[in-house]
Amino acid sequence: MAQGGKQRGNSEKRRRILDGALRAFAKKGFYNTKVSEIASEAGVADGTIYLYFKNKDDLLISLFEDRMEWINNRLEQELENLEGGFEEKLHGFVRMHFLLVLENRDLAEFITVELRQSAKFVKEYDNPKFGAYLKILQSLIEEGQASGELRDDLDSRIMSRAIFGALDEVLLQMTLGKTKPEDVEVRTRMLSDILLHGLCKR
Amino acid sequence: MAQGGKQRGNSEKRRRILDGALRAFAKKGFYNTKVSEIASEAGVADGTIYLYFKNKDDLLISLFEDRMEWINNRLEQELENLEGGFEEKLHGFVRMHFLLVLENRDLAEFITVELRQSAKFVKEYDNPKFGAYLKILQSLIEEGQASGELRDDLDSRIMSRAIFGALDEVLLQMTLGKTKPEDVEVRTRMLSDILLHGLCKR
Amino acid sequence: MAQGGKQRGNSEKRRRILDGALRAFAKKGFYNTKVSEIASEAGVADGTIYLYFKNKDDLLISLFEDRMEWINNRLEQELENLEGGFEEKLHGFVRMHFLLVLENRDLAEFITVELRQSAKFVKEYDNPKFGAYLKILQSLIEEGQASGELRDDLDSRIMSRAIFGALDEVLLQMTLGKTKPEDVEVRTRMLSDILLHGLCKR
Amino acid sequence: MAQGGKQRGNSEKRRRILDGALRAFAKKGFYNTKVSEIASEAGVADGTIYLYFKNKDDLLISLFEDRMEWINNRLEQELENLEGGFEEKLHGFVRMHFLLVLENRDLAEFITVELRQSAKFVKEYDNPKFGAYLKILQSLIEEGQASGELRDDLDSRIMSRAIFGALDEVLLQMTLGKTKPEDVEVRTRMLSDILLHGLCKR
DNA sequence: CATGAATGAGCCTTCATTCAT
DNA sequence: TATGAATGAAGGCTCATTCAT
Repeated sequence: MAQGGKQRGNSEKRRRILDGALRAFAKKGFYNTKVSEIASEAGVADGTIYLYFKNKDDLLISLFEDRMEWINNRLEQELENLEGGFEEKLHGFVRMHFLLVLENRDLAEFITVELRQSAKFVKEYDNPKFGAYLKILQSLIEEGQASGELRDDLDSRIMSRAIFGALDEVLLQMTLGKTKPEDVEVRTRMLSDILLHGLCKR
Repeated sequence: MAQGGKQRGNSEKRRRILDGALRAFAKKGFYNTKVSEIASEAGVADGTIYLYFKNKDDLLISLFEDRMEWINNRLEQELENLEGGFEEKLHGFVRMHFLLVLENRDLAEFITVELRQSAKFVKEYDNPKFGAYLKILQSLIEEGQASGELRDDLDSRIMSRAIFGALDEVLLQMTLGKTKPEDVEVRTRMLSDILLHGLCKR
Repeated sequence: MAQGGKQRGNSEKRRRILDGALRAFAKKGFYNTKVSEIASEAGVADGTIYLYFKNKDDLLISLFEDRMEWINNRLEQELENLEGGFEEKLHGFVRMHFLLVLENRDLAEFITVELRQSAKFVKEYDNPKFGAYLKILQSLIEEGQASGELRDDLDSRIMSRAIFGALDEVLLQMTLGKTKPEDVEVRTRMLSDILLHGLCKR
Repeated sequence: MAQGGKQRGNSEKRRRILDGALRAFAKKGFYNTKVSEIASEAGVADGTIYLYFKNKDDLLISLFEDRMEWINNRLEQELENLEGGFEEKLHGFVRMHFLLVLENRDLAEFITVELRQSAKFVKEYDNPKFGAYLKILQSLIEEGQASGELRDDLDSRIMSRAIFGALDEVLLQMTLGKTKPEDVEVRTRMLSDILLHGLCKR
């Protein structure tokens, strides 16, 4: 599932369709995007889409899987390269989240806007790849707790969602406005800072 | 705007329609809900909806306005009654947010799921009532900064969004699962705690 | 029939509705005119129309009857007052047709545009008042034939229609463009002239 | 314009739709004909119509263009083959008008009934092909005037409309009743006769 | 594999008509 | 009589999906 029709691991055309869909969904949202628009964006015929995806829903889900997997991979890889303790790791995580997603503005729009909507109303899809994202964050927190850097009176499952929510909402704001590169740094610092030390003066 | 058709004093039917729409949207999402379903949910004829709202989009927007206004009013009112400094106020804010929205499960679904989608794709609607919500949060932060309780190296506009994002995401999780009353308290404490003092041990 | 609901020979309101309908139909045509537009044009409530007319079709038909009867009466009355032979009478007829209808521009639009459409598709209505109009013309021709002024190798039924057709089409042209009073005289002379003596030089 | 959607070389389906529309409009009139009826009359799916025409209005206009162009072509072609002076030409014109249109009874209904209605209320359409028809008639008259056969105190623009009006109205009568072939000849003779020489005895 | 014309189910919206006041 | 809010049947149009080429 989430890989309808034939699937040939990855053809050039399948990729073109996913890319086209991302552009189209980012511009007008899932429900306002016609399959024919995706097709023309991808430079293929309408019918071709159905050779690679079972239907429009499946295309959406596949796109999620694809992009979330890419994000997760990049995130984990960066995280491994990160020296230092929890503070550095969280800071790096926030920064990567922003950079990765903003690297492709359409991806930002897509993630911030479609994730929730779709998660709930597209079939019974439970979005495993987003689950994996949360797991990464959760593991990070649990590591911090294990190493004694973090308070252990916090439920890592809830915390990971809260952090994602904060990141995502700030990202949405950045997406809608026009974010300059330095803004990313400012927001990264600000967010990782309050996540680590809170709003209060110490 | 956000008030199509006539409206008369007979606001009773208008209310029934808004209530029906909330139930329907919560159940299936805006785009999967038929106008006729809203009508039957509201106990009116299809055509009646168009006496009170210009079209389906207008109904969605009106519903936002209506509910956000209700939330904002309740929130401000509670905030005034709150004794104590910033810590107490933020705690109260988080608690109220959760309670108000969970008081009506449909409202929770609606807010967490439709807010973003709609904000971007329904006409040029810029969602002033959500803006007002953020203003309340922002003012709260600025008060804290003025009173010296809060760090003033933080941009209140960004912080308010981060906080909303965190609340909203955790709320989504609560909505999807089955939250017991005590869970609300746990999460309230947890969230206001890390927002105030961060994840790190002090 | 053609006088639905109650009918009280003629109430002030019935008249207002017919007048409003004429204005509305002239402006947008029967099928593009909403009953509510007629009502507001007439200054009555929507429902009031149904106290005087069975339905929208009946209103159209009644309007025809009313206006054609008015035209017929005026026409016959003028014709009686006309001195001279057939030539004068036909000339007078043409002139009256133009003047009467152009006296009220809306009436002109209504007659030229709705007459045919409606005659055929509104119920089985066979438009007796238009039949009466043709009868007047036909009688005129037959008188001329009887008095020996007119050729009697012509079928008066067909001729009456041909004459009406010519008048009506020229009227349509006048209606669409902006006709000055002197244009009416010019066209009257031209039309009665060729009807009497033909296009050829003698 | 007047050519919505795509159109491809597959003009066969486009033709089927136009034919179906003609039948349907003739039977019930434009406003009483459902798009789905046209589709079934044409033997295509409802949606197919929108591949060839922008909407129902565009279909009507396109049908006009198509049929009037056909009439105009046939008319001009016949006119060229006609020997003799103005009398013969006008006679031929009248005859052709009747024959062409009656050749297809539906076309007769369509032309006589929908032409005016539509001309005025369907968008801003100014019906160029009907203008071309009038031009043919007008040129015919002007030729007659140039050759000295016709009186030159007549405005050819007005005359062409009057003639069309007469023809059209008589045609309407023929359409509604049952015309036998010999009737066409009788009416042709009668009409061209009075147009040429008038109603009066000479 | 690829195409894109064709399909037809489905939905939003309109508006003639009704009826409680 | 008069009103106008309410009704709900009806229809134009869209668009995801199919399938013959």
